[in-house]
Amino acid sequence: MRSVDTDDLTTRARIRDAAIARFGRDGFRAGLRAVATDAGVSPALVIHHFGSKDGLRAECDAYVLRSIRDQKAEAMTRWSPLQVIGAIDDAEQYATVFGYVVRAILEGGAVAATFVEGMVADAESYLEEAVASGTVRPSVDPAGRARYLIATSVGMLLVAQLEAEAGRGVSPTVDPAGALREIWRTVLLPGLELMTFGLLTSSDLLDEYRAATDGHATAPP
Amino acid sequence: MRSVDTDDLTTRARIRDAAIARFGRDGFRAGLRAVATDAGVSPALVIHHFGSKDGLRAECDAYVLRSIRDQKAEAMTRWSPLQVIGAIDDAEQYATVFGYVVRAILEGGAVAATFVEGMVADAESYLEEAVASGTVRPSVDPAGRARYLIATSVGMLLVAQLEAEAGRGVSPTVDPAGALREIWRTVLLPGLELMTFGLLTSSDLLDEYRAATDGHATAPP
DNA sequence: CGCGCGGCTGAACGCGCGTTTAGAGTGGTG
DNA sequence: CACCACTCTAAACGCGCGTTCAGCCGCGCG
Repeated sequence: MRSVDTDDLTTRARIRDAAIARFGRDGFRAGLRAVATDAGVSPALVIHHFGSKDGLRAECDAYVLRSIRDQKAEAMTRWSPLQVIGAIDDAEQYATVFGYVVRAILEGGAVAATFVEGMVADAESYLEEAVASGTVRPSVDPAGRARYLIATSVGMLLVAQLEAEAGRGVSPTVDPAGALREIWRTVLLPGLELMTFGLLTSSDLLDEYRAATDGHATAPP
Repeated sequence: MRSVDTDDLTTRARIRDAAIARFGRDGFRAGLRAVATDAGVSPALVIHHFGSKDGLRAECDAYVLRSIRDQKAEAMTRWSPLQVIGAIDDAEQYATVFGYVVRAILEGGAVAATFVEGMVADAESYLEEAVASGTVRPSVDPAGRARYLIATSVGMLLVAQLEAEAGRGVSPTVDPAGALREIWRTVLLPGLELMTFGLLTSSDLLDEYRAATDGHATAPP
């Protein structure tokens, strides 16, 4: 995770880091020559080490996923909910990896699916704990709820990134961590409010829907 | 909105429709030659009519935005909330335009921002009405809540599209309406549940957060 | 020492892109 | 008829991409 100042690293690793940064910033449409220049090497050397551009991307994917896995393991054991809320301030630390993930999700691919699925699974187990401990309401469809929460959260992230890009020119060069913190700031309060009180004043809509789909009654809150 | 079977249309319009369909399916990386072939004309003619690929895209953007505006005006006056919930079944009808919008949001650009801002504005006024009529809880930050709801909804859509693509090969060719209906089906119940009851059992988190940011007290539900 | 081998480069190749150019076909107008 | 405006095409151009190729350096080993 430490994206050291390049000098003591293998050339291979330097190229990989440069690629992660460049791909995260400009997307995978970024040229091999740009990556090579960033890393201070010739385009041919990139191919020499990784076989092809796809090979390079695969290595970036793997590295990023590994970084995330390590980071997540630590976070899951160390943090409280409120710490998580505040943790976004540390986002700069993970800015390049974070940017890469956002881009990977935006442009589709292996990391995207793996990442999202991992998040869903984590959310599910975490919610289960929270329900058991009484801080979170039970659900008729815990798995669906976990997926819903993750899909909306990740999606909100994408929208934030896209709006930040739309504000600038055609070529993005948007700081992902900054965009994240920005959206977080504008959205945290409404989000918390919604999570606390819900949106609707009655369960009529829910009842109607459930009546229309099957015969169950709404569990009381 | 009627994407008629191509024959009685101006060649210009035929190219435009082909471009909307092709861009919606494959993204804007799709080649001019592909669009030309779809429309049954030569690549040069596309340039002749629209000046450049960007010109073509601009025309597509404008046309799609106009379609949406018309469609939305009608929907806003005609539909009830429950009808809106069920309206997704009609999605196939607007499949090409819908696909184009999803792609436009995914790849960033003018339509994306306009579309999302329009949705936010609509949501805000709609929520205001609903609050007045007592079906929706008031919020300390109505504008923020509207933005939150739209960002999460749109974002969920993007995630759905991306996951659908990840399931297929590299070249997507995913039916956007189908992907939408799929995600809708798996997500509607958890969503409604969340909107009705909220997620948390107490307002502690919200209180803590608000205490940490300013001095206001939490409004009782 | 000599020799090979891996890291590394500059130059080139082929390809597909958006775009340009020159001109053919066609229909309306003096 | 001659002329023109307009739609439309085939062919080519230039560019940037990913990739290949032939060869240069420097270090460790027999």
